[in-house]
Amino acid sequence: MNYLDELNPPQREAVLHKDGPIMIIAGAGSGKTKVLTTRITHLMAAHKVDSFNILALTFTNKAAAEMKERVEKTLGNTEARNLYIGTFHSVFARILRSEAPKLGYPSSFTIYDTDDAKSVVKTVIQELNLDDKHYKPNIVYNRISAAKNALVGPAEYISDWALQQEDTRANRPAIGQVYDAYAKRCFKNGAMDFDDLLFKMYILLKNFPEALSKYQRKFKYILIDEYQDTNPAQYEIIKLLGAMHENVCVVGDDAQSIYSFRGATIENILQFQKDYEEVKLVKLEQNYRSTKNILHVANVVIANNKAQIEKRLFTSNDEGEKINLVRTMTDNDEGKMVADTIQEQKLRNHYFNKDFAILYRTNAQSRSFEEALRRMGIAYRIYGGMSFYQRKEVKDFIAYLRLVVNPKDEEALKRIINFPARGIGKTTMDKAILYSNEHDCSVWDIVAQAAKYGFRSGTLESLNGFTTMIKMFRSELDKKNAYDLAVIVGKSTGIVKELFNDKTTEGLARYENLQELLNSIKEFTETPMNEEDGEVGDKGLGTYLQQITLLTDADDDKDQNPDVVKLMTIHAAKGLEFPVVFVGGLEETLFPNAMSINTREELEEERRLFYVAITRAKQRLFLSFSNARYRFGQLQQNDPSRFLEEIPEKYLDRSYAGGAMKNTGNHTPAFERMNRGFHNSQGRSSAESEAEKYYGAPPGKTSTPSYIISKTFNKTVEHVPSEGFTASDISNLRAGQKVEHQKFGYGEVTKMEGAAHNPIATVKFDLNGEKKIMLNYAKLRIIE
DNA sequence: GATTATATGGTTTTT
DNA sequence: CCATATAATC
Repeated sequence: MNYLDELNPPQREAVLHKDGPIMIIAGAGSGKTKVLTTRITHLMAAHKVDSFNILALTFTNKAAAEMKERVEKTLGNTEARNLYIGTFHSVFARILRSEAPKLGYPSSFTIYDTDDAKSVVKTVIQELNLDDKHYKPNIVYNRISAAKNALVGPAEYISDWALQQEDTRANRPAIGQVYDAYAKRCFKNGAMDFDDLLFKMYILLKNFPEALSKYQRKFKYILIDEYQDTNPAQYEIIKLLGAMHENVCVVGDDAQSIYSFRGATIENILQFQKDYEEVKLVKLEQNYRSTKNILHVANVVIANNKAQIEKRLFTSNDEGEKINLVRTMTDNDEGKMVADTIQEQKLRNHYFNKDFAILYRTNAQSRSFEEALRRMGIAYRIYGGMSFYQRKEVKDFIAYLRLVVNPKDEEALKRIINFPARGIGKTTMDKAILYSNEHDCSVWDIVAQAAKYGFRSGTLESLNGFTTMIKMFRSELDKKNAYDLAVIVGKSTGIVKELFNDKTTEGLARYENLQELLNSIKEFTETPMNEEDGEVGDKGLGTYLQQITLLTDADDDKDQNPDVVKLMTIHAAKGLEFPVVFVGGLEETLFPNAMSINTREELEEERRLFYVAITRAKQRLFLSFSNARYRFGQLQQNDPSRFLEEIPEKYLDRSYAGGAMKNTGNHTPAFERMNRGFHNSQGRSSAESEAEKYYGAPPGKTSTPSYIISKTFNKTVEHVPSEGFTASDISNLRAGQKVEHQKFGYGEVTKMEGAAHNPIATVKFDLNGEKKIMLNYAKLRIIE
């Protein structure tokens, strides 16, 4: 049992506690994954607990796979494959699949992702004749989602006075009705959305005592990771499942609770202690991940939150470097600074690409980083954003597969009934949907018997052609594995061929995406699975579809180049660690986000998010913010994030000038001057930008480089700098001289103005008109 | 019914 | 800026 030797005292205490509820408060980087895996190992090795009787719920499927692997390695056998381990959603989906008939669902039920669900909400709103100005699918869907996560069903929602009041005040009194219609529609479609996987699981356990007792007996030991991010639905399910043995082990960190928008509540941590008689409490406070500097900063920042469980994180790691704080002029400069710094750090400190992560608050921020990295030829991978499975061509193809598995899936049917074009348009579909509502049957039932419902001539022929094809696929469903069937679908529908014939660049990319999809299906078909999976349609399409819908961003980095810089939101970075971390966009309205500064609770969650970002770093941390950035296609000025002010100056290094940027030009590099601090000096001060928000920039005063402004008002004619372009010494520049600008091309100086320390030249460019150029920032080459 | 032009409006964060 | 929704036109 030498695996116990690697643990510190509290960790060992958590592992050795066998029966009864236990809560582990685990600070960032305190080895909670290690504790969880060792605990599972110990239960199996020392206490002879059968692997079939252990349920472990993690935040990503990847984390689940890693845990499985580690247990397997320590035990030296393959017992670990019998563990029930995965995300809440995927584990429950698997259970619901075998229990679906109890709830009136087909075992082949479809899982709707957010897009599908919103689309259903939208149809329902339209069918109820509600004004979509007030009933925005997004808002309504979120409301329904929140209800489900709180275990509030449609009937209860409608009869709840407080909810009614709230909706009425928001001018949306009929949300309850929409919820009801939406739930019925999903049921009719044989589909569950993400929240249903929890909600229906709860219903199953609550309403079917034999099912409850079956799973209570099965799961003698339950372990839950990232407990701070569980919602009430998850809480109640665990309470039910664990009620028989009460061997529930939860691990969490209240300081890292960042999913309240998904219904998660720290209350669950407090409630846990109330719900069980005697809860063993263990705190893991030694951090093994970060340098002292990084950890101190994290501690200082999080101390500004009022609501927290007391703990003090410490580390015996080295002091480490100070935290670099970098200011840039634009989001593009920020991207460039980060890319340059990565290049520099690789050379100077012998890092690999894979040692770097760039974290940000919103997915939209990835663009500037991506462009800069690509320009520098640095390999990278973006997690999240528009994922592979959300691309149109992929979704279309998958819609076929979904329809084959579950013909009642109206969303899938609507998506592909006329793709590729076969002359079945909107009017026909509207009619079919109308009939389906009248006859209370699925849309598929209508189109499959088109003649009976009065469709004629061309339309009838098209419909029959379509349904015959789908029926043919269905007849193969039980005979062929997922891949073989997918190939047939690709061929018979003509989708693959159509994309193959499209020789445009995008067409080619789409074709490749389809090939990649087919490859992934093939891989799925060829990978052996858990022994227990035999019970649910093994290698069929159904299992495949379930799996991909529940894939997390973190999950699918198969066969990719492993040495890449990773870009992701802070949310997606939870649970991960990197030697060097960049956190970008530390600006007011972005981080903390403007949507989340209205209550103390929201602001504290933003701060926890910042805390999570900081604590991802092992050795080096770079924080950056930008004076201005593009948002909605418009340049927006922002003040530095209030969180930056919470970091004591002694931990900060503001002198960092941004990698190779230091050596461009022969005047003081722009970055250096920008980084002298945001309270004074040449950079835009807080007060200055504050004033400009209200009054606008004074005429003649351009405190941002002119090229930013030009982008806002008119498109720049791109100029490729002449060979060997080097910025000239511009201290003696005067009107009449001919110059070359890196971006605007050739032009003539018409006027000089501005103070000595901040000279501004007006240049009339041949192709881009007259611009005011701040010489401190712009690079000009004097021609004559 | 399909293809193309124009308008609109949307950005937190995710299973 | 970008993606999707609606209108206009064939």
